[in-house]
Amino acid sequence: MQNFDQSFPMLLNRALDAVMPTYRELFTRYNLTEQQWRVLRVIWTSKNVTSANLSERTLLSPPSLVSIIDRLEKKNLVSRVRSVDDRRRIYVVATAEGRILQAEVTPQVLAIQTRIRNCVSDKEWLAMEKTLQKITEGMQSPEQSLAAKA
Amino acid sequence: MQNFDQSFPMLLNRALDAVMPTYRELFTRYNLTEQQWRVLRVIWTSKNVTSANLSERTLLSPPSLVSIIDRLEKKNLVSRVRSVDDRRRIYVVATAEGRILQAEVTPQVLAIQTRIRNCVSDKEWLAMEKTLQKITEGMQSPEQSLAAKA
DNA sequence: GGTATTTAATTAATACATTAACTATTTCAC
DNA sequence: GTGAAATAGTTAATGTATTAATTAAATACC
Repeated sequence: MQNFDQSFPMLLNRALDAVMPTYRELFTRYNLTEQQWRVLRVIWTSKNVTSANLSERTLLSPPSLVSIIDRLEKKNLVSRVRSVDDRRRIYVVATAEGRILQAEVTPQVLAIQTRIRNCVSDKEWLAMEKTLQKITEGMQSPEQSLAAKA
Repeated sequence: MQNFDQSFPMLLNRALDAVMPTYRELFTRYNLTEQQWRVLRVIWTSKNVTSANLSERTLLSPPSLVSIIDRLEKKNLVSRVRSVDDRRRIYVVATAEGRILQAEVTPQVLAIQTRIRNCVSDKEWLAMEKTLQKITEGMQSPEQSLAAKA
């Protein structure tokens, strides 16, 4: 298995390179980055979202989130609200201005996702989800490589 | 299909987040980044590699490659050689020092790849490759979304 | 043979990624 | 209650990512 071009990271990165430009084209029209969108769509669809929550759900690291939220705050799309009961915690909440954007962008993002989904059958898609899941779990648990062949 | 968490980019990013730390742990031991490794392994296994070639084969953009190659050059792992017949072109070639690294790191990278591969069956793996390929191609060709269901 | 167009690599500007360290709270154990 | 340890968010330093613009060399065309 000497083939680096077919390695897991390269396979996934190639696939991402194929789809992300389509997303970016959309986001650019609304002066957003992909990461900014990820933050927005989480706070638009959940309540009481802290930075830690955002990190989990957007897959963005806490240090990255700082500057991303900074910029969203400058654009008046979100604002930081310090928690009263635990003053370490900070909630990131949507602004009214952000809500307008949500209504505009969301359907277009969904259209892209549908377009991607329609590249393959439901069966293929679910199999892929399952395979990725297996690998994710297999690599999470330390070292059990040769066992979990399934 | 309202589920952003199961969107294609998020699925792939989650999988990458699961596997990349294992790679990084290795690369860090040799004072390399993942991107630097990608460049190295291409020039170690091919001849007459230009920046443009590297961009294709590493999936790194030309602007990114500039600083990556700069750093590899500083570490004496590669050197730039301007082409004689086309003076715009620049070959990136491996140094002897780099070759030593190659022998050390390559087997360990292969071990990680094997570990990932062993998380799923051959059948699952091939199905995933095929599915990713379909999506990559489907999104490359502009707009033919609803047609290529397979 | 000189100008316009491409091409290969780079620079510039802004945004994010990663790791380690730091600050302000809070919690826990004694 | 108090000091140690944990937690939430941030800062710092270095290394990419992305887009647009630039430079230098090569090719095309008239």
